Amino acid sequence: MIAHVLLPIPVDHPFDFAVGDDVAEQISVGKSVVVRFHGSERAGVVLSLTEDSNQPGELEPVLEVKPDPSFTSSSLAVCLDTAVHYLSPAGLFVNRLLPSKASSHRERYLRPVGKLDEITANIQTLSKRAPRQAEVLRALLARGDACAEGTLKRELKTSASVINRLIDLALIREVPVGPASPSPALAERPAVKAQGETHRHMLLFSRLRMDEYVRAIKEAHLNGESTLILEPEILIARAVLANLQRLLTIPISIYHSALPEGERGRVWNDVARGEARIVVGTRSAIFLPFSQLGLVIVDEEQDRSYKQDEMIPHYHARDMVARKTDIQAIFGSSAPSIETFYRAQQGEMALTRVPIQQTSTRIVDMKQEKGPLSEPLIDAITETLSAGRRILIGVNARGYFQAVLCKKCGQPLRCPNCGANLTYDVRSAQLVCRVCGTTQPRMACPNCGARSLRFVGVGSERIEQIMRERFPNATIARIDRTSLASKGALARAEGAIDGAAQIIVATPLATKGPVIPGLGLAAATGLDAILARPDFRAAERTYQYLTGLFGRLDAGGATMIQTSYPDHYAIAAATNGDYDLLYNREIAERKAMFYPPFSHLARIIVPHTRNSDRLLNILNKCKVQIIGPAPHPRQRARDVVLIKGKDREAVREACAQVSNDITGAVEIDIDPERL
DNA sequence: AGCACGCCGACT
DNA sequence: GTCGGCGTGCTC
Repeated sequence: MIAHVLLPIPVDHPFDFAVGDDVAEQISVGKSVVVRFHGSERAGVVLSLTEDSNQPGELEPVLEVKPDPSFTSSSLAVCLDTAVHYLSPAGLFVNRLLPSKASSHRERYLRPVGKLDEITANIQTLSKRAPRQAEVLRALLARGDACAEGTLKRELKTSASVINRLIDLALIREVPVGPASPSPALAERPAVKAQGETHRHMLLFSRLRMDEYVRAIKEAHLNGESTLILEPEILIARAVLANLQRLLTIPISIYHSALPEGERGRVWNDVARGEARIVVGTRSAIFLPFSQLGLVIVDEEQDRSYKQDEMIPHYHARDMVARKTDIQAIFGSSAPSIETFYRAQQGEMALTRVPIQQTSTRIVDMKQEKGPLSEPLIDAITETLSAGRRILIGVNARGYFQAVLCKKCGQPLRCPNCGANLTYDVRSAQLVCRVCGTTQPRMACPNCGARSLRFVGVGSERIEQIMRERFPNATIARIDRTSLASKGALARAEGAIDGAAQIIVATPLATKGPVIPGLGLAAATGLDAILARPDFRAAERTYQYLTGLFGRLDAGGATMIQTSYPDHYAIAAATNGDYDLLYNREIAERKAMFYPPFSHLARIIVPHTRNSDRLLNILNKCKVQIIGPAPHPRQRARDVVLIKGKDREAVREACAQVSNDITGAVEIDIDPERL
């Protein structure tokens, strides 16, 4: 027998290996295997098994079939289809998605021991000498069902030692949670809305969506089907998990790329075995090997985090769900993407729309102000603090200063290594390149030789510093990408959102998500950078940014915007909750300019101008419109070409031609979310 | 992705 | 004369 194995290299085709009698028992399609390749041992995924090989000569043997996690043949097929569409090499696509190992440690589910009166008596006894234990017991009793250890720890902010002590005392015990399958009678019941239902997909255009999600999850669960809930960010996924655990008594798992490898593998296996039936996750959870998936919820469907474009494999999780027309899907948003709303308008999916009430917004014209924080904003913060409420300040980027200009000639200082514009880090007093990561001391302007610099564009760290100076007695927290880097940082960020901070300075990562308790002021400070972005979606992004930021307000909060474009229609639309104003302008422009939803796009980046000619020769033979080539905005010696086609196949075909005919580092981003 | 092979510039 | 740069090509 021959195994055709996809190896973790940027190659589309599989490599053949001989299956010996020692491994023939365990091997099957989708399994992870170890082979000798290029002199060293590598893990790969079995694509197919055949009797013979076209490969001449002796084949290397399959050395080992790894224990699970593995792909099911259908989840492998999904990967391969997606790899083809986004032109990502199949080898990298499958190998980077499959967790390499699974830890055996499983979440324990706990329940109190004994009858109701015994438990209440136990709580009484414990409450004096061991209040933490009593608290855990009370929480378990209140749930009336088995509860995950992790959930208990998170909600009560308690440690394993308290729980272990209760187990030792035999006051609580671990209970097995098998497949949470409903009774066979229910499982065989025909789908509730199978008849007369014209749309399996729906856009839920509403600010409060959780009730509808819970209703749909319960319904799928009663039908014996699993649910996947996608969220754009890890922080939001974790918050939504906690909300769902309060509202449902069914075990829920979480899956995202920041989980430890072994834990990701464990959840993968639980899903494959049908034991994990409700999963909250970020985009990569779309590849989990569900067997009875009945419902997918794509929350905050407009969020561009659903597109993975910085790393291979490239894919767009929301679009993948949109193409799965055989299962029920809910796309939820309080500011839908123009593309999705258009599809709903065209009748391609159902639309449920709940009008969004907007509180009145103070707009500060920054042309009249000096410094990154206006006086009206400072006043509003002072007022909110004295009212005992909390403040969320949205900034558009992390770091200190986003650009460094020469004071004399005005030229931005560029990285000598890659040509990107440099940023300035105050703490190390160094110039930092965000593109290639190099740092260097302050330097003279290479253009005119002047030594004095002007710092422009304000990042989250600079805003945080100004806040500390202006409000020395307030507790202030900053949340940006670095907040996800470690468990400690994540816990601090969540603590800040939950109430530990009076002022939260946040990059777009944390300006969206569920309501923040006690939030009395939400202010946008870095809006101009979003509004002025050279992207046809700039106005849409502005609207979505503001709607997300304002959506975090607790009841009766105030909103504020600092901008140099106070009359922009995207701001007017967002502050009035007038989505139609935005939509009508955008859709007219996109029709006129042949942008999505009227066309499909791809963005191609080639190194050197000499390649651009060849690129244009190839593209000119294809049925696509070409924009560019233009120099790459951040990377030196690179050209960017945008292509537009009337259907996705035409665009994919053109891109496939390019990747076949041009050697060297060509980057192709199909359905780009950033330009 | 790695690693080898191969053809042109500055050095013990 | 070599050492070594990284451009193309292959790996079952």
